[in-house]
Amino acid sequence: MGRRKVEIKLIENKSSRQVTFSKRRTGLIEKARQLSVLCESSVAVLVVSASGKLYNSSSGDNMTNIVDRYEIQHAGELRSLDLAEKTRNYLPHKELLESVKSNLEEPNVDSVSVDSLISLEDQLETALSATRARKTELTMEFVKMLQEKIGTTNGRRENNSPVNSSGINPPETLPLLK
Amino acid sequence: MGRRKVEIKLIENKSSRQVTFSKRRTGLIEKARQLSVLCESSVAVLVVSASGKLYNSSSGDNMTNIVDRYEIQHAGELRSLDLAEKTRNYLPHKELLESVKSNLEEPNVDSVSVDSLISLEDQLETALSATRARKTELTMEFVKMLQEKIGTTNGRRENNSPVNSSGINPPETLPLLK
DNA sequence: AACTATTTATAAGA
DNA sequence: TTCTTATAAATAGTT
Repeated sequence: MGRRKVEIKLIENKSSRQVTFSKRRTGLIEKARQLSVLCESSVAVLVVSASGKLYNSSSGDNMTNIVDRYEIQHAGELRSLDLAEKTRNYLPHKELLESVKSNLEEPNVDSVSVDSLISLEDQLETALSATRARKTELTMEFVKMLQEKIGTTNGRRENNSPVNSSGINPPETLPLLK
Repeated sequence: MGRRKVEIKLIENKSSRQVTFSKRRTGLIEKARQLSVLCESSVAVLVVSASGKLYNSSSGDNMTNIVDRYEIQHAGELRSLDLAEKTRNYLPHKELLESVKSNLEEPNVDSVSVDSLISLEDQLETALSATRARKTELTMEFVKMLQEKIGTTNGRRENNSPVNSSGINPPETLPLLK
């Protein structure tokens, strides 16, 4: 819808690509807003540019609620990578570490402290990974159980997922923290 | 862009609202796809209908990665409610429990097992809540630390967030699970 | 950042 | 619901 018809394929010219990105991103978000208002719905749009910059908008409800709605519906799906690992992918992490280290090869800092920092980071990553995995596991159990209840309510339960107490054993490993 | 100009406000007629919802939702997702291809970007669209049904699409990357990108950028923000609580809000949960219970006041089931099931659910909810909070906490620490490193690299660190080992104490409570 | 010639999306109708 | 078509809206190329 312009002077020429354009094929839907990567725009080679960098500056016109940038212009189109800006125009269409704005248009997309406006369309999302309209859909939300016209049809009483909640719409979230997330755009990540090639350079990694994030643009987002939500209409009808806040982003967190809409994203949570997605996560609830997909709670049973395994996540391929954990958050820590992804953070590492988005930031130029390896180079960052090297840069920090060389930057700190300066008068007032000892590199031992940097090493300990990196070591702490590794610990945090491991912990985060384990915690996330545990969360996914618990969420899966939780959703599965709700699904079983729904099945029971409708009178069409699968006969291989018992509802009585002998069938579901409360995991002894539940971290019932305060 | 139709036979008439339409104001952007709730469409009162229910059936034409449904038709518009379907058409514009399709159009929005197609626009998202085009933006992704034309400008080498990743675009996610999440639509939640008034009745709670979720429609989603992602182009250029998978939904999980795009959503994670958002969560990484907003890792420092507190989440108002935990996932378990939200699941409860989306499903008609209280009524569901009652329904399950009365449905099971039948010959072959004892209601004691249902009570234990509900009790287990409460345990799971508590565990999930605690685990999620722990995850958020760890993520916040992790991101904060990365941000401090970036600040250091650029030579414009805040002077109230020390980088050396005396400033950051490895939390003794880190759950370094396998 | 504005302007318009065109294409594209879609509201109403069949 | 799916297809058609008149018209509104978005936007590609231009200034």
